[in-house]
Amino acid sequence: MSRQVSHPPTIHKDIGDLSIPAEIAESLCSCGGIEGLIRGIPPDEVFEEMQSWYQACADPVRLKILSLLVVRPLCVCVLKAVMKMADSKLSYHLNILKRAGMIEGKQQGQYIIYRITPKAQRFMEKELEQYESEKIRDGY
Amino acid sequence: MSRQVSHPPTIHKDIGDLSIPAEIAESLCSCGGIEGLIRGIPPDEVFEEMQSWYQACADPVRLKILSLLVVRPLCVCVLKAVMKMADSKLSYHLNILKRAGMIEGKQQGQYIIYRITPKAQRFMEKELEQYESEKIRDGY
DNA sequence: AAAACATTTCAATTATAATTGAAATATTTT
DNA sequence: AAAATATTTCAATTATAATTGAAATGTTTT
Repeated sequence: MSRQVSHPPTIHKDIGDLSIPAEIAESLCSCGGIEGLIRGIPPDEVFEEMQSWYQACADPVRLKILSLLVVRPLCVCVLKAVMKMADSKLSYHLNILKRAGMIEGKQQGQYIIYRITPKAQRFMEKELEQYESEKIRDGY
Repeated sequence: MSRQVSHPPTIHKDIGDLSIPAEIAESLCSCGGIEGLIRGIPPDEVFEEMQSWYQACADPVRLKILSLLVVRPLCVCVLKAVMKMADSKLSYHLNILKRAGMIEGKQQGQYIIYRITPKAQRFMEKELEQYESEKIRDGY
């Protein structure tokens, strides 16, 4: 598409059987090479655990439910009235939040009242706050 | 399964055409009913925006990449060596992080060096810190 | 105990995301 | 300019998640 501009050749180093740009080589050596990088990050289980949390957050319906429950516990019937969706759909999303440890439901007579867990409460407050501050910064 | 225990009947109130438990009715009235709840939460676009961020985080491969880039920029070839996966797979995940605004790549000669964006940096530091503190609390 | 209500579960479908290997692009080296 | 290297793109497949409507469950009211 655009005219080709030839870059100055990148100086690179060989570490083991790996050739890398000099810029990276420096910081890589100072941390123990590839092995050092691997040692420096959490074990895979941590990422698995994190992903299941974010997975649960990765849906606008569920985020909306959480933001409602941040303020006060609510029964399914009220959530349904706010969310305007089929029972089974709502129930599906509630179940995902529950399995992720973000909400808990307790039966109260014929109703079930859901409340957000302390961990999810902390998380949502932090996150919503950030989105609020972005809103202000961007002038909405 | 377990023996049925009959609950005391739940006192409930009718608000509009909605019947809800007394416990909820109180807090619901004080905030302006269903309409008040709806008014109290951010507009849908906020949840859409949040979901795309968490969606990008909702994968262990991508979280691992981010946690590597939190410490220092890296070229694809080093990431490949650490992640031990096919080029095309790695590239796919890098692209998702890029589209979500979590990383940026700049070509440096024949290499491409990826760095985490300031917003993602802040996010990951906060999140990893929390997982660290959980690790300590749980005694691992 | 039958009817009504709140909620969940299930099975079928539809939609979205991830993986794979091959081909394409860009850059550098020879 | 041909060969080599780094990385991306593409098309096909596979896997996972979301939606839907009907049926089931548990609770309360009549």
